[in-house]
Amino acid sequence: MRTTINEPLPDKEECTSSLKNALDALSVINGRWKLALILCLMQSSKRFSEIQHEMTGISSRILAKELKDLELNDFIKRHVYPTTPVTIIYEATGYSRSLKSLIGELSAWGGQHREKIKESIRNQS
Amino acid sequence: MRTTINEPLPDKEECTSSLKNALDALSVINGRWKLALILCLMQSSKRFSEIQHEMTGISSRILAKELKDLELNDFIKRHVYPTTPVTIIYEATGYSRSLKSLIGELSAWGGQHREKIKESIRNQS
DNA sequence: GGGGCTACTTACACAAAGGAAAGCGGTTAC
DNA sequence: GTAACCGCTTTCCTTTGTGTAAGTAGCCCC
Repeated sequence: MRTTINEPLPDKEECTSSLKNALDALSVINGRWKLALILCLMQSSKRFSEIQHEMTGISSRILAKELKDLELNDFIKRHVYPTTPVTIIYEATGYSRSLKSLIGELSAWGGQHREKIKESIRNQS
Repeated sequence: MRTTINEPLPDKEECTSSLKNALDALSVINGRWKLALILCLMQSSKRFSEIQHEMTGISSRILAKELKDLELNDFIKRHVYPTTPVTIIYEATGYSRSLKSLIGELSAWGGQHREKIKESIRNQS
């Protein structure tokens, strides 16, 4: 129930700092659109209206905000070309590829979890 | 800007299903307390009031809700011992250990990201 | 000069997440 | 009997995230 007060827990400090990092990571990729946007732009660079068209359901307000957010975190870069009218292209940076293994883990775990939950619902009924 | 319509994107379908799984995983571990609770109970099984004491800041309403959630997802088990008064112990299940590598990835990425952002703020100023 | 396009911004609204405080049913301690 | 503890639940409120609709600045076309 409780380890004694004096015996430090196995790796409590390491654990809380690792928790802090994990929560930071979550806060960066969290939200309905962020991962989708990153993946979308990793497939190819696109303009605002093209992204809006591909991500059916996102409003321009949210898209603008999310793009700003992603740019701040260095996942994407905003290029302005002085054509008339001006062309603005959003491009995934190399840094967005640093998410690859994280997304891989998330996806692998998420996939097996869905299976597990489906299984346990079947067994329950 | 846009790949031609007929040439299918590198792995678009795989990508959207992987996105779906990743979002599922996020929805399960998402929230201010879930990961902390899992890690807390992985260190040792505990009673409601002990958890509440260890996680300073969580309200009983939220704690009860989160514990229910985690139990539904099979991360923890609720044991009732018929002592007087009844003792209730929450214990991390083996399944919660399946999160280990995911938490590891999150934490590793989060740690390096914080460094990177700090760096880029320094360079900017 | 009216309408349309692009890349947004602004104002408003709503729903979900989370927190504060009180209560509750059962028990033990005094 | 009354006070306290445990494991919650209930009520109310604030904050955060997201959505809808409209507007705007700059340019083009006719």
